Amino acid sequence: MVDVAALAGVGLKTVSRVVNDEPGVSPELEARVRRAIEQLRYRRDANASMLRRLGGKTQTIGLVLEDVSNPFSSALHRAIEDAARDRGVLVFAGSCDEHPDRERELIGSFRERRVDGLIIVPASHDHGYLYDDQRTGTALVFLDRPAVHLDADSVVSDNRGGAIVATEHLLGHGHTRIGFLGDLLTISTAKERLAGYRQGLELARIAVDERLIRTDLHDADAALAAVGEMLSLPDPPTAVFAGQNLLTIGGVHALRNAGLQRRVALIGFDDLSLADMVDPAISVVAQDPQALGRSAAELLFRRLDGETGEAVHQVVPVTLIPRGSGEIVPTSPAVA
Amino acid sequence: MVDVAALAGVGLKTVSRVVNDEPGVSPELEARVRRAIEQLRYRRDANASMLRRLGGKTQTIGLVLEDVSNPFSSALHRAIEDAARDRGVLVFAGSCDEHPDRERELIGSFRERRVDGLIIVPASHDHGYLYDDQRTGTALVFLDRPAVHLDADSVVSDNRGGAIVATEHLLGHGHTRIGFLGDLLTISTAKERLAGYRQGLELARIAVDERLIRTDLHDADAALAAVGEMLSLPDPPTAVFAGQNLLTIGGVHALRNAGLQRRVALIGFDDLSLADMVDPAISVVAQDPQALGRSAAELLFRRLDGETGEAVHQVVPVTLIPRGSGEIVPTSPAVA
DNA sequence: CTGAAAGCGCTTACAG
DNA sequence: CTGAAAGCGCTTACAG
Repeated sequence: MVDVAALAGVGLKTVSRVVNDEPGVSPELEARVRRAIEQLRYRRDANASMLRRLGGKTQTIGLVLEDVSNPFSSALHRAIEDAARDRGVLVFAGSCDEHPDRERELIGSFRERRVDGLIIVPASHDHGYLYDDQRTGTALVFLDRPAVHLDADSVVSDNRGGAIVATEHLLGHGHTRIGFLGDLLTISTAKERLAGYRQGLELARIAVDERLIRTDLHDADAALAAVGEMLSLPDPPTAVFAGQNLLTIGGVHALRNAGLQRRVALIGFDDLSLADMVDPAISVVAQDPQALGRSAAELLFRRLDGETGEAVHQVVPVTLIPRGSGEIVPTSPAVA
Repeated sequence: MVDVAALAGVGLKTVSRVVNDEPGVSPELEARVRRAIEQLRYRRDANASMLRRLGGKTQTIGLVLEDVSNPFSSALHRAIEDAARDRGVLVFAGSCDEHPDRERELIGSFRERRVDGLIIVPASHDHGYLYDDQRTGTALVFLDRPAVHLDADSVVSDNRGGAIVATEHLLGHGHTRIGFLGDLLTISTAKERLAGYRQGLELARIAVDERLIRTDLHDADAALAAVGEMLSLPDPPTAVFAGQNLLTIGGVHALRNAGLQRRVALIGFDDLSLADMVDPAISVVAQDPQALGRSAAELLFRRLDGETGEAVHQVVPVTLIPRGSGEIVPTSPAVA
């Protein structure tokens, strides 16, 4: 910037004015400065610029995801990017693969770079460590899962409601023995979906059979094995509700292996690409990652704009999409 | 940092030494400084820190993708994130949706934040505007598509080779009328894949029928329509080679709509999740996004470590995965 | 082993 | 409308 000022034969402050589009620079000087900028290919250093501005914002936010490469996370990411772009804000993203340590590391790195806000799909189960950040003005929004031990905004899917709807849908088609496949119960969404499943059965006054509930399954293979075991019970399930993407895939595999994909009903939580091309097409409770991401970004920017009200907790609706697999009716054991 | 120094009763420089793990601080003073840091919850400002360091690195890189939410882009992203994490480097990511303007905007924002390097899946067709960045020390790697009008490292898939393999695979199963679905020809990968298709036919001395080549298709619907039209030709294709993910999906839809999914062969370029559960399972030429991303990051960091050799151009192999749809043999017109 | 002074690239608060 | 001085939070280059 000094070089530009020297070349243009003006003071430092005048260059600063031009670069920041501040008013009060004569057209003649402005032209000289712009010419010098062009000639020297000068680019203002945003980091230095923000250093001196009091309460300066870096115009960056940090995004903590489960895994930037999984379809749900990356859809959230895109929705947040779009909202951020409208504001000229750049986003740092990182994956923590359900490791609490990695969450803290990532946030530590974001903090060193002085991000203005954080949108967090949390892996840890105690967010008290963010209290200082919150107090000192970092905007915080929890996404997909609420904060624990911290009073902060959150945006989550209607996990329990969606699980109730899926369970009732299966019950409505005549199923009473419905297997449940759940992710790690340390993940709040998994817990909520299980609670919804139980609640759906209770509302219909169907006794819960604990042998049909398999939790802490974290990948497709675990789900495949779990369904295999359920199917060899003396009184096997006639339908399966898979509480998550990968578990749905494992469930479909298990049913196909057993040749039962047209006999045993299946509903998955969270949509899958190509779900409509599998035979039978896979019925799902679809989440709305665009809405989740957009809402989280909106809440974050509202906080950055000075909103100081109580923590907001938004719940985004989910939608049952019947495609075939969830509409299979139970076959009598004799026929099966 | 002044506050910490004051509380600990030491000089500024001593705090700086402790924070940066520099040697030569007595254990006693170090303990006092650490206590003060703890008490004041001090966090060093990485942006300010880097400002004074000469040739200071921000330990950030910028990643320009087609779309953070598409599976191919996000797999690249994850591979790059992992490599960056090993070095304590944070990544800014952004989507440009094939808009050259957006590519320049994004890179402009990254430049203002003084990223150390850029990994770019380019949307524009002239990268001369990056010459100054390159000269002033920004490391540059082009990913998935090479740079145009700029001599820079690149990592791309073996697009032409993969297309030849796919075409020869179909020829080997007796097909001579093979439809080609291609993305916008402004995208180099689309051009290469088309070239590979032509080359495969030529090697087998099969005349190319231009009516079987449809390019500039950018989404599933366009591919669906294109296949519909091909099928109503007097001499329709007995196989289809889809040059990209979404086009594969559109192609499958079109064949199913026509009830021909078991009659007309199909191979897609780039793998799809659930491809093995569709009936028939979808044969593909799979790319290796992990290897692409990892290699790009390695090249980038090698440049950042001072490597000044000629621009490197890596080609990552692709793999044909036969799953069923690509192994269908042509039915005689009479039977069809 | 320790710290006071100068400076990174910029903006603020001020005086003209 | 214009610019010289001071300062943002830190590190460098020095002197002790």
